[in-house]
Amino acid sequence: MSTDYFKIGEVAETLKTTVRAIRYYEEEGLLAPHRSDGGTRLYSEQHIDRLKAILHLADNGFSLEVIGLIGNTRQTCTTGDEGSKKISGIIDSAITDVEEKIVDLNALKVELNAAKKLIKKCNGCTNAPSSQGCPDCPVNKNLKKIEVLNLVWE
Amino acid sequence: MSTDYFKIGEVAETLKTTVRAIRYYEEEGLLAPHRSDGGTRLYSEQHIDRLKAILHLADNGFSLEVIGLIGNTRQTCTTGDEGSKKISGIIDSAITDVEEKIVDLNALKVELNAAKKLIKKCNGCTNAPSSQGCPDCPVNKNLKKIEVLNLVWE
DNA sequence: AATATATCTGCCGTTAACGTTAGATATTGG
DNA sequence: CCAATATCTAACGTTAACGGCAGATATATT
Repeated sequence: MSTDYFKIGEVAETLKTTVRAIRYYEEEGLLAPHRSDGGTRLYSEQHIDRLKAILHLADNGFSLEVIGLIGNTRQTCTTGDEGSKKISGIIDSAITDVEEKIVDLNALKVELNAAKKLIKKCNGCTNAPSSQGCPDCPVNKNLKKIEVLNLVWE
Repeated sequence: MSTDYFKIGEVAETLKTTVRAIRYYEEEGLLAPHRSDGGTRLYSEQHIDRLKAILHLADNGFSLEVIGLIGNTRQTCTTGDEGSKKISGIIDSAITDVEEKIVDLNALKVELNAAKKLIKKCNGCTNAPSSQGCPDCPVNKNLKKIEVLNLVWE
């Protein structure tokens, strides 16, 4: 149990974020470091772990508002029982959220790979890039099947 | 092959987006519908399919700038060959991007589920929600193991 | 033809998540 | 103790992705 504290600059560097971002999370009530007598922010290991979790969630598309909900609900409750029930609900919806994103991204991945394969077949084709320039183009034949082709192609 | 056209209001409704958003995508060069003599935007099935793809990507965290790259690179090329090579690279990086997101989200899901299980054990606990209020708390014992607990807990 | 809707083009407003700058204080190395 | 950095607060600036409104047309309905 070290009583070592870190200043905001070090923290930002090791977590690959910026000083401003960390201060902003504090402004938004997500993080409350200690302060030196002079007012300099001092972060313990636990603060840093909390910040890691914040960054992890933010990187995955969670808004700071939702992260605040996840992070601050328990403190606002009186008993552990009440707190754990509320927080369970919030975590459940976060899990649902993540699962939906995963499903969607997997579908997208499949699509992109399919698009890639088809486009590969066009390497060597010297026709102009237009539906009419290449009537037998394998891409053109799959526009209805692979949604993203409608974007990639014309 | 229907020559049916749809107006922006219908399109917005069926694709569950807004008129303003669709117009914005056009402003950004992602979509170019036909126009009536009076200037009203007219969308074919193909336009709608393209818009679907745009929305799908945007929903999954792609910026309109990147979507524009994916959607407009091929047109700027002279031969199909050149175009397909360029677009292949762009799609590859999109796939990489998606895969990274999936990995990260899966890790997050595992974490959230672990957190959920531990917190469940606290149902029935009547201690105040603090590390010191419940020294034998299973959550407190796993703070180092499950990152997100540092956020959820205090 | 008259009316009711829908769409059009600007153009300014908004929100989240910071970036940037300024001027004042704190902390640190010599 | 003094100079060089780092941090502080406060405030305004920025970017993406639209929202909203006004005043003018277009389209659809009766």
